[in-house]
Amino acid sequence: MALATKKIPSAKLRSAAFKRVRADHSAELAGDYVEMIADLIDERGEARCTDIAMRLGVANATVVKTLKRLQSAELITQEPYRAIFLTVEGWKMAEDGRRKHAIVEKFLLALGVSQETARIDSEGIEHHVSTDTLRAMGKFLARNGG
Amino acid sequence: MALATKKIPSAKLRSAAFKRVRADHSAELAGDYVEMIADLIDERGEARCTDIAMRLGVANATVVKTLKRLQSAELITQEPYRAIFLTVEGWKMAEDGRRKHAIVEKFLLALGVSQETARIDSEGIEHHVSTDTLRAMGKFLARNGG
DNA sequence: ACCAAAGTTTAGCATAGGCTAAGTTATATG
DNA sequence: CATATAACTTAGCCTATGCTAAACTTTGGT
Repeated sequence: MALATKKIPSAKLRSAAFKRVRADHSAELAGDYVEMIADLIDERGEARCTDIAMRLGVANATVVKTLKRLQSAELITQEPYRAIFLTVEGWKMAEDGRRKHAIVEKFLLALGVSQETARIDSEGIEHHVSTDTLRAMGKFLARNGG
Repeated sequence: MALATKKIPSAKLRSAAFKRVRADHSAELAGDYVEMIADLIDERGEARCTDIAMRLGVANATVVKTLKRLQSAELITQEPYRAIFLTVEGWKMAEDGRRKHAIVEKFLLALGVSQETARIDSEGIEHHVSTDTLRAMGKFLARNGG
C-alpha cells in the first residue's frame, strides 16, 4: 500500500485534461488534412495526393492510407487515380480549422514572436485551444490592433 | 499532371511545421509521465502504477507498457512490483515540463480564461510551445503582474 | 503464519500513423 | 498513337498507444 493514501485530490478531474488531449490528437490529423485539401483546392483548383504528402512531409502511401480513413469518416470523396474533394462536413471542418489557425497565428504575432515561430507554433497549438481560450485571444487581438 | 505545377510555395518550409508537431507528439507522452511521476513522488513519497493510471485516465496495463519504454529511454528506473524512480535525466525533463506548464497556465489565466480552462488547455498547449513563444508569454506575464 | 484484497505484470488484441518496395493507371510528348 | 514518366495504389512491415482478461506478487488483518 502507498505511504499516504488519504485525500487523492480529484484524480478524476485531473484525468479529464489528459483525455481531452488524447481526443484532440485523434481529431488533429483529420483537421490538418481537410485544411490542407481546402487550401490546395483554393490555390490550384484541385487537391492531389502528392501535394499533400509534400506539404505534410510524409510518404505518399501514408497519405493514401489516411485518406481512406477520412473517406470512411465522410470528410472527403475520392475516385481511384483522381483528385480529392471535400464533403460538406469536410468543408465545415476545414473552415473551422482555418479560422482557429488564423486567430492563433495572429495572436502569437501580436504577442511578439517572429513570423516563423508564429507559423510553426500555431500549427501545434491550434488543436488544443478551447473556444474559451480562442475568445480570449480574439479579445486580446481587438485590444492590440489585430 | 496537376493543373498548375509551377511555383509550389516552399513545400519544404511548410512541412517543417508538421514535422515539428509530429516530433512533439512522440515526446509528449514521456513528458506527461515523468512530470506526473515527479508530482507523485513530491506529494506522496512514491510513484505507483495505479496512481499514474488513475490520473491519466488510462488502464493499468497501458501504464506498465509505457513505463517499459521510459525505462529503455533511461528516464525512469523500476524493479518488478516496486515503486518508480526518475533518473537524473528524468528529473531534468520533469522540471522542464513543470516550468513550461506553469508559465503556460499562468499565461492563460492572465489572458482572462477561467481556472478550469487554463488547467485543461495548458495541458495540451505546453508541448507545442517553442522557447521563443514561452519567452513572449513570460514577458507578457511580467507586464501584467504574473 | 495465512489468506484475501490490492497492486502489478503478461498475453493478446485493435487502431493509428509512419515507412519502403513493387505494381498499376493516366497523361504529356515525341 | 505509343510510350516514358509521373502519379497513384497495394502489400507488408514497424512502433506507439490504447484495451481486457488472466496470472502473479505483496501485504494487511485475523
